[in-house]
Formats: sequence, structure tokens, C-alpha cells
Amino acid sequence: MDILHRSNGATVAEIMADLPDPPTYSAVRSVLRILGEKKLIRHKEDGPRYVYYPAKPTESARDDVLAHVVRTYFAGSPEQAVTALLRMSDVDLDDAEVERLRKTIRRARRSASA
Amino acid sequence: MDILHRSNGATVAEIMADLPDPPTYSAVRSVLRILGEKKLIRHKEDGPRYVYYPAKPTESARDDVLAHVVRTYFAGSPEQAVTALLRMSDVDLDDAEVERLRKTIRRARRSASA
DNA sequence: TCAACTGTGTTGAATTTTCAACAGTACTCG
DNA sequence: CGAGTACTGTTGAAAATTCAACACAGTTGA
Repeated sequence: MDILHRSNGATVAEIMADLPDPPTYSAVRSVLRILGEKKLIRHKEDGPRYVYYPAKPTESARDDVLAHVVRTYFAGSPEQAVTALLRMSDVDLDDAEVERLRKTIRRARRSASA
Repeated sequence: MDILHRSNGATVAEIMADLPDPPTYSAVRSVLRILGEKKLIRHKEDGPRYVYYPAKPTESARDDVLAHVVRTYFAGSPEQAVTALLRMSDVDLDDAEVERLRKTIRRARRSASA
């Protein structure tokens, strides 16, 4: 699943290339079949081969994952998660991102003091 | 594991109470045994019962999880993750958090423009 | 005391997952 | 054309996980 999210869809060959100690084609295939049975992935035909995708698009999976991480590891506090992220990534936010963040914070401050 | 991280350690009874559709005590116990064999959890004796903990403390697991999420769902961009977090949580940062964030951002801007 | 209760230790069956082999099909290029 | 290649489809064995039952020990309170 991680590979599929990272790559925005991948063929079996690409998946294998992304695995550290890849098992056989058949083994990878089996896993994909099971994930398909569970409706966790879909596939499209791309000429002769299949391209596999997460059933739930990455954009919407993001929110779920973030919510889960915040709840599990940060006591439900998104602020803690944000500061942890900023600290650990030793951020180099580009100007646009910084502006966006500043706006978000100004907005937050207004609503907090209101 | 999630429960143990959330609760900072839990007894079997507490774990069961936290499960939506809890299986028997024995079943929970079995899972804990396997997690123990894999060195993913530890336990301490607390009087008559065991209290189970994640082997890797939550504080250090956080970084791993965040790194993984950023890499998998945000194309390795912590900035995107931060903005997603802020957006989705419709933040109400308290003043101290806001100050901390502002400092972080100022620092980031300096190093970016340097 | 001793029965009920609350724990752990151990064992085992059913299911699921992992991993691979093999058959079959379509495409390619000599 | 026809052998090799690159795939999918299907099947099956081994291993791991899931889930529960049962035996046993310590504690507690009528």
C-alpha cells in the first residue's frame, strides 16, 4: 500500500523494484490479489499489464492517516504534531508555504482571542 | 500497539475495554504474547497483573511514524504535511503554541534567505 | 476455610497470509 | 513463422495470525 501511495500507481515490476528484498513476481502478485479482494486496491489495464492503485486515493487517505497519527501518538493534539514535524524536519519552508502558514496562524490567533 | 501508545501502557482488561468489539481475554493475551516475541512490546508486573508497554517509547516512535507518513503520503514534503494538519484540524492553537510556531517559522525564513 | 474471582501459562484448531510453481496467452523480434 | 519474453490466472504448501479453551496460582471475603 505504501508503495502504491508513494508512486501514484505502480505495476508489479515497479513494486518489486521498490521492495528492499523483493520476493518473486508470483508472491507480489498474491498479495495484490488479496488486497484486491479486500477492496483496498484497484487496478487498471495499461496495455499488456496492470497498474495498481490504492482504492482510496492518496489525497483522502492522508486525512485518515493524519487523524490516526495525531490521536495515537500526539494525544489528539494536532498542534503537538505540527511542532514535532517542524522540529524534526528542520524545515526549509519556501516563501509561499511560510506565507500560508502565517495566514493560518493569524486566523487561528484571531479566533482564539475572539 | 495503538492502544498501548495512546494509553501509555495498559493492562489486558484496559486493552479490552478500548477495543470496539473485544474478543476474549485469551485472544487478547495471545496477540500480546506474539507482540512480545517480536520485541514490539514489553511488560512490567504491577502487583498481580501485567502492564504492557510499547518496546519503543511513544516519544521516539513519533518521529518514525511522522517520517513514514511524510514520505508515503506527502511526497517527502513536511511542509505539505504541516499545512494539511493545520487545515484539517481547523486549528485553535493556544498562544504559547502560536508563539512557538512563529519562532520556528522566523527561523526557517532566516535560514531560507541566508 | 474454601468458593469465587482475577490473573497468567500453555496448548491447539481454524483462518489468513505469505510465497512460490506452473499453465496459459499475447506480443515481439530474429 | 516461431522461440523467447512479459505478462495474468490458478493452485497449493508452509507459516503466521487469530481466537478460544483449559489448567493453575494467588487473593479475597462470607
